Amino acid sequence: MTAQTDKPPVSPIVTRFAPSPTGNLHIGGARTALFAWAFARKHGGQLILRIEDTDRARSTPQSTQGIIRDLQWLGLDWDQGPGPAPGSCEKWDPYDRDSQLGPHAPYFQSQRHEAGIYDKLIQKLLDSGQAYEDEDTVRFRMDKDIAFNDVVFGPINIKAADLEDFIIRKGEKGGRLPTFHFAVTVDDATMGVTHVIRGQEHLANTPKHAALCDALGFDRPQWVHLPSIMNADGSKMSKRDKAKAARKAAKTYTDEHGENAYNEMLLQSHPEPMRFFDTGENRPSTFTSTDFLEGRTDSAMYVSLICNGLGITPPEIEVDDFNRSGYLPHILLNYIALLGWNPGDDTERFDMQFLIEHFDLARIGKKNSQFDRAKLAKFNAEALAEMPAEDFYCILIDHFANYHHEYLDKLNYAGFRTFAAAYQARSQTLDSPAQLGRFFVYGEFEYNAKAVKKNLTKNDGEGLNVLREFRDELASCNDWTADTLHSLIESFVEKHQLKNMGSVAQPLRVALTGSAVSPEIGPTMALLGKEAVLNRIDRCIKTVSP
RNA sequence: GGCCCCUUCGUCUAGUCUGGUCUAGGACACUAGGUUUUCAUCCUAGUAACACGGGUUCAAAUCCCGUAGGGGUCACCA
Repeated sequence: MTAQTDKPPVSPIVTRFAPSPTGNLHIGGARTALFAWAFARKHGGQLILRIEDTDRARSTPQSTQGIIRDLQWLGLDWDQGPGPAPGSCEKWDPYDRDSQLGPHAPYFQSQRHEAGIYDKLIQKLLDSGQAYEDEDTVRFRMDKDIAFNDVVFGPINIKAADLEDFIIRKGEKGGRLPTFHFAVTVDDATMGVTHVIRGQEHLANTPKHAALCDALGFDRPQWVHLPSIMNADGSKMSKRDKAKAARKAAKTYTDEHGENAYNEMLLQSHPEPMRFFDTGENRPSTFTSTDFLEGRTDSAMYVSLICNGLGITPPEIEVDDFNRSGYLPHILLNYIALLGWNPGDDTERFDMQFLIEHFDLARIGKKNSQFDRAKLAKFNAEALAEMPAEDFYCILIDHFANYHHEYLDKLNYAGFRTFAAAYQARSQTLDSPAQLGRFFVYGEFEYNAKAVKKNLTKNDGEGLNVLREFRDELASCNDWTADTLHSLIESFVEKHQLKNMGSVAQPLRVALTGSAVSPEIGPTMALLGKEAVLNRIDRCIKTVSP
């Protein structure tokens, strides 16, 4: 083989992720970032993070911070751009030029505009007659047919008749900033981006970008448009889904308890963490709770207050929602990588190293995909169950410190270890134990009628009798550990010739938890403690006895 | 509505470019059975798809045309 027959040297791959900071990082954005990241990493290229804040009214610094935080949580790193944020980012300012890394800084379009990057090129277009002034804006002439190739969707041809001149520089009310179309084209070209990987909503804009590239004398990049991620009902996943869910719950609550109770509930609700509603809304809200109820606003603040006050979880839409719900970042990534891409064999569970090795743009599909929470949950549950117990304990305690502090307060540290062990195999998310194990922390539960009937009152109170007798055994137990308690039940079963462990365990469960479901009965009693167990049995017998 | 794009089990998908190996494979969900003190886990089995209609061909999930359905876009938002 001679040097001539070798492939010509390919220029290094440069991809970019270019969010506009108008809210938290959306799950679709996360997949776009993941694919851009994986492609760059696979080819030893560069990933640029560029912030497209040409919309002065909607862009917020909090959103930029939130997006960076979410990317970091996911473990996606970039080679050029703002940040990454240091461990404690309270005083860190991503807009600070010194904190931006890379040869093409700044990476904020607002700052690039201030540097005159866009105006210079707009003037060029004006001078050559390819653009013209229209009122106080500048428009680009679209008078040619455009053909381009999309890596995913293939060749696309658009006739000049279907294209219109479009604004490349906004007027006074837009601060005379470049529009997205102009800024994105200029930046991708000047930053040396070889592959523009983005959502398919941009496919229809691409003729504009191609024409602009041609007019400015830039090489056109490879365009890679990704199909959309939809809800289970086929609608597009959006932030509004959270507001919808909250509104539905709030309406039900108001119908049952009245509007005063609704407002009272909001007053009592303390959203946690604060960042839940801290992003994307930099204007003080003038909307009332009634406005939210009646659909005049989708304010994230009300979503947060309602969900917290009513104890419901809105559907996870943004990356931070998945974090909050207790999904593992690499599992989320694994799952969304499968939406529109696959390695070509039956492998579904993989780590990021595998993704990097196998990622291939040619294997990206064209079809929109529906987000299947059940499958994600299964992936997550499996990953949680497979973790070493100590690791699970550590991340669980971390999660609970953030979101369910009361569990740490009521269970002591040793107790929390037992708690974690009891729920490791039963948890779909890190939040699951908080729902499943509420009874450990809150004793004033109601008894499930079906469970009571089946396990206590049936057959003339057979279960209740067992409970009464076994209470005495427990009262005289001096070694209150899971193992001892387990043996105690075993010998009790044998002594009284009962059918099986369940004859004792089930009545106990109902007395201790109000339901027929709990972790193993030994650890459950051990964690509850002798006093609470005896008290709960007494309360149960008193409440349930005919 | 114009333009562009898409269409395999309920869902994510393999297979389509290079027609035969596809009586269409896997995963999640679902159903049944087993294990278990409950739940969960785990094990075993099962149900289930080429949108429709025409072509081309010895042969079509795979190629062509049409129809239907879905998505995107038509902003001084990105």
